[in-house]
Amino acid sequence: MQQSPKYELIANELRKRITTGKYQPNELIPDQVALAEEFGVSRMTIKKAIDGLAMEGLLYTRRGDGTYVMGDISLKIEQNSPAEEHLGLTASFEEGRVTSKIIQFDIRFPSESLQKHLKLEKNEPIFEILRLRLLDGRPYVLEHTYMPQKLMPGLDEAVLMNSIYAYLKNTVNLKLSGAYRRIHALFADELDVKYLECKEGDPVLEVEQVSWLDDGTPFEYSFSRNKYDARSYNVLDIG
Amino acid sequence: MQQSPKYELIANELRKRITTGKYQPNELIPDQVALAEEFGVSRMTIKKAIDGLAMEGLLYTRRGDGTYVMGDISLKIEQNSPAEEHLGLTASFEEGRVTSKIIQFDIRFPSESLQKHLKLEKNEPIFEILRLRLLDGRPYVLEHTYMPQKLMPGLDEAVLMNSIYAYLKNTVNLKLSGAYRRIHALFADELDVKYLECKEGDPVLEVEQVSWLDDGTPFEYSFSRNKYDARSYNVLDIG
DNA sequence: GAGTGGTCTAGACCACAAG
DNA sequence: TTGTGGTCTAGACCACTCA
Repeated sequence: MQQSPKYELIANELRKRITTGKYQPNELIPDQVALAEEFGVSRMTIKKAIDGLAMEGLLYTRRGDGTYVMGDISLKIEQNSPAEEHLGLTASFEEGRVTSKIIQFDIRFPSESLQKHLKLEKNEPIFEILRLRLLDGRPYVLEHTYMPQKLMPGLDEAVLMNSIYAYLKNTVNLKLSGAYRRIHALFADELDVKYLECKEGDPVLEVEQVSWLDDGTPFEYSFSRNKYDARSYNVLDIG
Repeated sequence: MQQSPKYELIANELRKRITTGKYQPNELIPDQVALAEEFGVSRMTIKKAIDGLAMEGLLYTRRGDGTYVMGDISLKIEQNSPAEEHLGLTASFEEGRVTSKIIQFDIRFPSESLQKHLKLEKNEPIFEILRLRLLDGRPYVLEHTYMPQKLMPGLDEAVLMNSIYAYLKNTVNLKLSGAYRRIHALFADELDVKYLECKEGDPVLEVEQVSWLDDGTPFEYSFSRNKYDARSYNVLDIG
């Protein structure tokens, strides 16, 4: 294969046609046979491209009828704040908008709870990191992060100033594959008051997360806490 | 086709083998060629079944290596409260555990905001519903729901006592296809205090949602509010 | 009935992991 | 080098929508 599979290249082209308005919302796009002919591929390859775009919420298909461009979803348009990704904050905003202040950076042995979350023995050290992420210089989210040292022995403060995810991908060459999240509302604690410009008793949105690699190894357990009016967590649920 | 496609039947069988422990966590399952032979189907059909299970987080594949059963994810096991679904509460719990108290059931013209969310003209009436859902008799979630009358002219209080989703599916024969959600933390309001056993100033977890049918028509705009310690919202994010 | 998307096949070649 | 999963094909049949 060239680099990306055909179905992905085709999906990119179709996505462009949708976003540029060549294919209009709630209108039919050409049928799969026609597209297969246009792109010079088999119909199954077109189907796979369309399936991907349907998963993204850009298209929907009706058996016996055709494939339509999804009409705009009001909530999605209103505030397109990105929170689906497990790619970290840095990837969600333009270069330079997100900065980090390291409040704590320690290495220690894991508690029982962390041993369970990260599948570690009690003698395998973890990094404990507390970072305040700032958006355009204003406090945005307070991140408590725990990661096994053995997976990333070279982690240091220079890395923490930027994106941990970029470091994992580019330097350590770890492939991350998934995350499980639990979202709560709770009271601000002392740290939130200190760093997030919260008042005592303010609600806080907390995203608790376990992330793992493509072989199923957990590599991160974290809490991200936001002031109640600073951010929402958005989910698109198809099918 | 019989009823379900082959890949779905095969996925069900594989799921059973995983949950019963016949396939053990972090272990290889038979390769696709072997499975294709066992089930008497082509390899692509096996692949499709495996892809589905990978999306569910039960399997993961490594090119050049094999297909493994996903190891347990700590957060997922700890509290398996169901919140991914847009199928409503009734489907998430056993028969009889969830009951409803109708606090308000009106029909009126939509506000500008609702016109936008539900893609309605100002002269197209909506149902406005306020329901308290109880779990085992205890207040659980307060649901503010807005739905276009034209899509479900026969909606009445008897339906609201049970599941709106079951009514849409079985009686009106509408197929729901997706939802977009925004999750916030905020202060309890007067209604929360009155119905959810909240104190004033307590944090509340709110799920704001727009749902639509398979033709892209929005059919529901809702807020669901939970007391901060009553529930979390869980998300599995693969790939 | 005509035309659409959904499924499925039998085979092929490629990319990749591991010995 | 061997064996795995990922992609892709050319064609077939089916289920469904709509006129």
